Amino acid sequence: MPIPVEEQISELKRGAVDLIQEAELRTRLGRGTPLRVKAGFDPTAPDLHLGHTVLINKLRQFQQFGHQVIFLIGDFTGMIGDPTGKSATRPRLTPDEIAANARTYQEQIFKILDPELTLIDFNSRWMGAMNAAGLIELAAKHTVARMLERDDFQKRYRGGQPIAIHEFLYPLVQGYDSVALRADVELGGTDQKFNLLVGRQLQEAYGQEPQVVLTTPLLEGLDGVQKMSKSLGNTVGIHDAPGMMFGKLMSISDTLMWRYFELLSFRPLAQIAALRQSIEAGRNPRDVKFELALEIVARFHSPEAAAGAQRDFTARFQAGAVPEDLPEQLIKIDAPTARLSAILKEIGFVASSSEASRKITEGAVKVNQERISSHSHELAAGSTYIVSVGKRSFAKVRLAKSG
RNA sequence: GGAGGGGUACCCAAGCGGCCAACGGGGGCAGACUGUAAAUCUGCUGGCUUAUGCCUUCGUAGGUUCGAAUCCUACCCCCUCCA
Repeated sequence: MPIPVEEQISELKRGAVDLIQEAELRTRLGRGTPLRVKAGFDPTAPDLHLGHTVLINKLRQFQQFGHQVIFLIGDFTGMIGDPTGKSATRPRLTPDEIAANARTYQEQIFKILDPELTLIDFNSRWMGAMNAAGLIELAAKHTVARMLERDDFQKRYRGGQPIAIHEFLYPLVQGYDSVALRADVELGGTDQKFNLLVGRQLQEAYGQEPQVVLTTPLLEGLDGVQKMSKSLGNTVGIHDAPGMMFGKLMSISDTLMWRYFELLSFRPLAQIAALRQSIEAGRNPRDVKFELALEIVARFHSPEAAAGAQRDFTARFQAGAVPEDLPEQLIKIDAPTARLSAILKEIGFVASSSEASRKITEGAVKVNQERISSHSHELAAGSTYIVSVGKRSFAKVRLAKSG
C-alpha cells in the first residue's frame, strides 16, 4: 500500500526550488514509516492568498503519501520577529490573540489539508520552558561565522549596519524547533532556506539525523512579474468571493497560467501536459484557463459556486450581461436626488469626484447599462440602479432619502 | 573633520523666476480590438456639488518679488570622494 518512493519523490519535487538532500529523502521514504513534516508560520493574523498556498499544497502532497504534517505556529519566535528582509517591529500578541489566529489558520488551511494528518503546535510549548542555561547551550551549538553566511546578515555586517544579538536567535530557535519536533522534513519558502539549513545543523549537533529541506518558490502575482503580495495588490485572496476569484484567475496571462497550474493545481503533471498539447492542437487557451479557475474556486468555495462564477463570467463578458446576484447596497442621501459622481465615490468605485468626472469623460460609466456622458447626471432617491465603472466594477444601489 | 552632489506627483526622472497642476518613461485606470489574456492603438492619471472658477502640492520653516518648484537664509535627510 505505500506509494513507491520514486513516485513520491517526483511529485514532491514538482515546483520545488531546493531539495536538500534528495538522497536522504529517498532513504527515509524507503523506510516506509510516515515522516514528520514541519512548516512554521507566523502567529500574526493570517490573511492567506494563493501565494501562501503553494507551500500548503506541498504539505498536502506529503499527507497524500501518508505523512504527518506539523503546522507549527511560531508564537515564541514571533517575539523576536524574523530579521529576514525588513524588520518591522512586531507587536506582542496576547495568548488570546494567538489562539484566535490559530483558529483562523485552521479554518483556512483545512480547505487544503487533511485535519486527520495535521498536527498544530506552538513553539512556545518548549521554548517557553527553556531557561537561560538551555538557551546558552543552544547558542553554543552554532557559530557566528556560520550565522554571517546568511545573505542579509552578511550584507548588513559588511555595510556596517547594526545586527542585534537577538536576531541571531531567530534562526537558532527555528532550528531548535526541528530538534524538539524531531522533524524529518522542513518546508519553507526560498527566503527561508538559511533558517531551514540551521535546523539541519542543530539536529546534527543534538545527535539527530538532519532534516531534509524543501523550499517552494514565491508565486508570481496577477501581473506575472512581481511576487504575489498584498502590498502590491496583485493577489488572489482565498477569501475572495467566487466571482472575484474567477475573474482574477481569468485575467492572468497565458504564460502565467502554466505556472499556476504547476504550483496551484492538484492535477497530475501528466494531465497538465495533456492540456498544453490540446492548446497546441488548437484548443482555445481561455477554455483551459476556465479549468484552472474552476478548480481553484471550487477548492475555496464549492463546485457549485465555481460553476456559478463561470456562468456569470460568460454571461457578463460574452453577452454583456450584468452579474447575477449583485448585493443591493443602500445609500442614504439627504436630498431628493444625488449626483452620480458622488455615488460612485460613495461606493468606492472612484477615489474622488474628480476621478469620477474623468471616468465619465472616458465613457467608462454606465447606469442601468446606459453609458453616461453628462457630468451632472443625477440619480433619484427611492430608485434602484445598476451602476458600473469599466467592465469589472458593478454595483446595485438603492438610494433612500435619509431622515 | 574637509570637498562635492542630491531631495519634484505611486515609482523613476525633467524643469532652474511668469506659458507649471509641473516634459518624458514606468506602473495604474479607462476606451478600441479580443479569449475580461498577451501584444497593439487612444485617452486619463492632485482635490473641490464641471467651474474657460477656486483650493492644495515640488524635503521643512521663513524671506525676496507684482509673481517662485525655480532666487536668498536657516534647518532636516540621503549619496559620493578625501581624512
